[in-house]
Amino acid sequence: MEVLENSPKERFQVSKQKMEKAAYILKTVAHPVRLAIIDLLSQEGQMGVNDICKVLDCEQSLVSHHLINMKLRGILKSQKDGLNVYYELKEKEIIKLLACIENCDCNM
Amino acid sequence: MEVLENSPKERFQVSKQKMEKAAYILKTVAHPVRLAIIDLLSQEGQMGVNDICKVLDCEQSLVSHHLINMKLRGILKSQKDGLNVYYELKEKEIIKLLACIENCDCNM
DNA sequence: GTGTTATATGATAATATTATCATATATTTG
DNA sequence: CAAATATATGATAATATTATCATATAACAC
Repeated sequence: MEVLENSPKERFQVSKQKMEKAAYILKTVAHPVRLAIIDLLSQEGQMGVNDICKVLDCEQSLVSHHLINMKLRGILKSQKDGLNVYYELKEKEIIKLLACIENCDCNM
Repeated sequence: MEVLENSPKERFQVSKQKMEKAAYILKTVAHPVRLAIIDLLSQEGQMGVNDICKVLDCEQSLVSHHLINMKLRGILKSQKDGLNVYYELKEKEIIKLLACIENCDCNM
């Protein structure tokens, strides 16, 4: 009972799911602090939470929430070393978004 | 009184502004219906509101809100012809986001 | 004009995201 | 063990986004 070609409805569902996944990823990163974190990690490779806080001039707790959420959603990964937790990009593709958006010329 | 090199603080501000702009654009499109609209328009070029509603199986009013918002934020443009309003991508770069995200392999 | 269709608008409700704060946990140092 | 440091957690408040509904507007057909 193999289906070789999808019906319009099936195709629609596939596309719908694809859009939901894409939106999910985009929502995860669509925040200035999160983008700054991504940008930072793409340059530095790995950073401890406190260093990120200092560079971004942003509260520890808030940064931690952002980091954990992005990790949960598969954008970051982390590694513990003593007192410190080092975060880095898990999904390196994501930095292309930033490059991609630089070329956009929307109203703000 | 020209400043040839920016101070760290200035650079920080510049990057902050850049991240805010990028987040603004990403937020504008980070929604399954909006992505579907963008995807559709990238294929069809131009479409009337009702046709978009039908294809996406989505309420007229909701679609209209999304379209107007995306237009306001510089992603779409529109053109009126009689009763119909045809929308199309203003910012074609934006479709690269979708391609970019297809390669990401995050948890969902 | 009346009726019909396409789109927009605006209020409100429902929901999700983000920030803040106080505190918990875990690790290291002495 | 007590103190200090780094990070996480969880509750809550503040804010933003999204959906829904009822209705307005505008253009066309008759």
